[in-house]
Amino acid sequence: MREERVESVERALSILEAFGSERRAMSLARLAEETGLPKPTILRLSASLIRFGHLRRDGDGTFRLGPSLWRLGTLYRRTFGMGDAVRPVLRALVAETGESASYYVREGDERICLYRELSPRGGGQRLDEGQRLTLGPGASSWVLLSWAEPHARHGLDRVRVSRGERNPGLVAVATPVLAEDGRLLGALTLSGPRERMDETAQARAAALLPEAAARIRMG
Amino acid sequence: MREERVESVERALSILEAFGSERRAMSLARLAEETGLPKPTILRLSASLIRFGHLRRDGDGTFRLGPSLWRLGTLYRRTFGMGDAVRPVLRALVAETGESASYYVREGDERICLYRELSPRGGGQRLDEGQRLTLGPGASSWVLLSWAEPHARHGLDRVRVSRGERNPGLVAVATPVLAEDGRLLGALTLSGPRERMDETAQARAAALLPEAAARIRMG
DNA sequence: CCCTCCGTTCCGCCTGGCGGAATGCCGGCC
DNA sequence: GGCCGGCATTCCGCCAGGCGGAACGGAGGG
Repeated sequence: MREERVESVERALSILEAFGSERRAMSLARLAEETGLPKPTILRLSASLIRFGHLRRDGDGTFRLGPSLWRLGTLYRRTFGMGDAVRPVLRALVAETGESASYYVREGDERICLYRELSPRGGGQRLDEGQRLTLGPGASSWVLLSWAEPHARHGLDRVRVSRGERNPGLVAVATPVLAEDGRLLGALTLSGPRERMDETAQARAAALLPEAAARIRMG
Repeated sequence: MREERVESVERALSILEAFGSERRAMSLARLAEETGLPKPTILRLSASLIRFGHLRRDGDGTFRLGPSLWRLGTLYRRTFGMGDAVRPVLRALVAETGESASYYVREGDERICLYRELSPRGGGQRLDEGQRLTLGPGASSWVLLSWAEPHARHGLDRVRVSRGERNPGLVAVATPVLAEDGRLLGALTLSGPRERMDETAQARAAALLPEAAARIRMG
């Protein structure tokens, strides 16, 4: 059984992968450099990506990611079925604690930030919606790993605190968001700088998060 | 000069296009039906899409859109360089008027909602971030069309009101968001049901929007 | 127990996709 | 003003990548 894949498709997708926060627009030559693909190949592949809106090309030849990615990306987020439930809850958490609030889901061995509301005070982690992080150290990683199995939760704390586990200057507090049937939907997290997230603030967050998670819950 | 494209890539992208609000998960047979592609072809193409995270496949064989779309989609949104400027302004508008606030950008002959904050009162248009709409009737379409050219703005009203132009039951009020150099960045919009958006509410929105747009403005 | 539909694999076929070379253009430098 | 370097684009011969019909096995429903 040979491994089925389509090389041309993967080449096209590798063009999209070349873009990043520091590489939002690229020339043909730059793309060739980043992907290792010959320019004629990039021109052909990108013509199809452009036609489907996954890339755009400016008048001067510069390539950028296209609007179909945003449309499909938000459609992906909607597959989680959270509707409009999450953002108001995140906002209320920010209002009550003054720290940033996020909602993460697990994807394989990563976690993805689907929603984030920033603290007006700043000073938090430079993280935005769309970013993916490893399931390594951190409160929300712990939640997404530990609460994954409905039948293996005996004795688990409902709230997890991490003090500089992943990012030395930050404290994060997280709790699971569960469906009516007990399935884990995601992790609700509050985070802020250590100086602000003292033990009192941590206790406050730990008190607020479970009921906030319950407000997000849906069948 | 024959038109350069890569058919395999377009076939793969047509698989992604098959998904929609009403089609968030599909079986192989269903995908074959939707795309017209033979199942062996879909299996090969989807193997590559899955490998790059654009699709996922559940244990029971069901296909869903994958996390790379969310990551690339939010990266696309970040290419507009709005940073964290928009959402707090939308939220303040919602708080002050009780109606939903949105930020649109233009893409070719469409407009795209990049940010949206919903009114807690509900009753507005069923529209979410990610949705694209034609540049047809409507206040924000008018703004995105009329304010496009920096050198053709003499005498333009800074605020546009549309009463049921696009959606009979809704009123929308929009204003342009301009960069320091006068380039049009997007359209800032408030909208709500006609019953709530009477002339007083419209005048209130018309007063608030330009200064809100100025707060979003960046160099 | 049988039938239908689904998912998967196989394999011969052929054209889709490739990339090096050539060309034209543009901007920068002398 | 001319030259040079680098970029983008086009061409075209080559070949292997991609295709899809057929067959098979499994599962679920009647």
